[in-house]
Amino acid sequence: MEKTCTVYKAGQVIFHEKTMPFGLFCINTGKIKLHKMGSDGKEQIVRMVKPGDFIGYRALMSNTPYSASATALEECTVCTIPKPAFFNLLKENDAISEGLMNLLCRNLEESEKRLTSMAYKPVRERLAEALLMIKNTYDKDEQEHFTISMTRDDLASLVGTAKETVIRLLSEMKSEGIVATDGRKIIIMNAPELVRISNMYD
Amino acid sequence: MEKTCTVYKAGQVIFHEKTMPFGLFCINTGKIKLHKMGSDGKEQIVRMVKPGDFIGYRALMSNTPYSASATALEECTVCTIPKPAFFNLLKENDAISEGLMNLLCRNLEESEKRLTSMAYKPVRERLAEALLMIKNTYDKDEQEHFTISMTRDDLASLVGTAKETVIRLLSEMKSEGIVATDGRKIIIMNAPELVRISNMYD
DNA sequence: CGAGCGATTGAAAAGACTCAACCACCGTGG
DNA sequence: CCACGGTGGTTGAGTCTTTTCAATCGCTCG
Repeated sequence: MEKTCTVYKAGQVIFHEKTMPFGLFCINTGKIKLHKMGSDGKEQIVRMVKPGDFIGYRALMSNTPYSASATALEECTVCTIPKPAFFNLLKENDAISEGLMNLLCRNLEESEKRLTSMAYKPVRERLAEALLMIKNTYDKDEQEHFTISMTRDDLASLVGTAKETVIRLLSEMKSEGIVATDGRKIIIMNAPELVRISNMYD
Repeated sequence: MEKTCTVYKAGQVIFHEKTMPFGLFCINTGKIKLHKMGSDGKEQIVRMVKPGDFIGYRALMSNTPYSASATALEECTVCTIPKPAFFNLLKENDAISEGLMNLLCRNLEESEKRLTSMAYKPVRERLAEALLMIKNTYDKDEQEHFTISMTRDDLASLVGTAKETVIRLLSEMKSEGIVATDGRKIIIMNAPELVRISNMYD
């Protein structure tokens, strides 16, 4: 099967919103953000991508331009499967097409869930949610000891708020012992409390 | 092919959030809202459904509980395809599974688009967007002359705001000649202006 | 006619945003 | 080796949008 592996450095763009797709990407290592540009120039992170995830399949399957850009948050190795190879795979392998269908379903569910969070939850709850979401981009065995090192700006555009608000709420949470910070790094000290704040059990 | 048609009256529930799916629904006539309950008791309309649309397929395919409820906004006739029949169809008919895949893709794209609107657009723009979204649930030939007759509450939970805010913004738009109202009914007088306000061209 | 529901309006309060200044860190080039 | 510029983080103050609460109105239905 033809495929190529590429290394992207932090900040590099894997694909651009509104361009036509030419292949499917599978993340081997590193984390990536999928983000859209709002009309007012503000960026919104639509989804976080972790090793093992596929990206670019939606545009590919519906043969429409990418609806979001993908940018590496850290050094990433990414596998590219060219469009024709992807469609062959899809045609010949029922398991794969079923898997993709499931992936789509999960993404849709996740997206609709976030939609309701965005609509009604105050920023503090959404921030808690976002921190947990980031936690989930780490492997099970890493999840106890890891530090988040996104910029405050990225965090803000994941939460859907202003950078300053993120900073204020983070320092509030710091004083409550829920998180700790060290420069840009954020360490989650009390995940259960975050769950409680985020009201995720609803 | 086994299928049954049911008539639902306005306000009747077709399926409930968090219950397991037992079939696929296809809307023949009438409009339906897909909505989720937030933890604070506020409702969020996730998607508007019009004749010709399918609903319930996501839960069915991923074999998970419905992530939203479906409620008739007016009298509706809905076709039900039982789960086994649906899977047979899926297995035997590639066109159908491809069609569903496309549907999923469109829904996902739409949902992510709304996510960014929700995150950054002020209420007025989102209201304009919502009115246009509702307009699109009408047939082409109806779109010139139609009236929206959702409750203000429903409209608010589509926009993701409080009922009072919707009312205030509507009367603002009324004074600008963009919409007209007659009791609960809303008539769009100047769709292009709504497009402009909603910044949809971004 | 009274109850109840939805629409409307007003006023006060709260949450978040913007703007602006300032700090801390880091790499570069003189 | 150090001053300089840039990037990203932090803090404060003022403002504005939006929410919330409360009261009123109009209509329909039993």
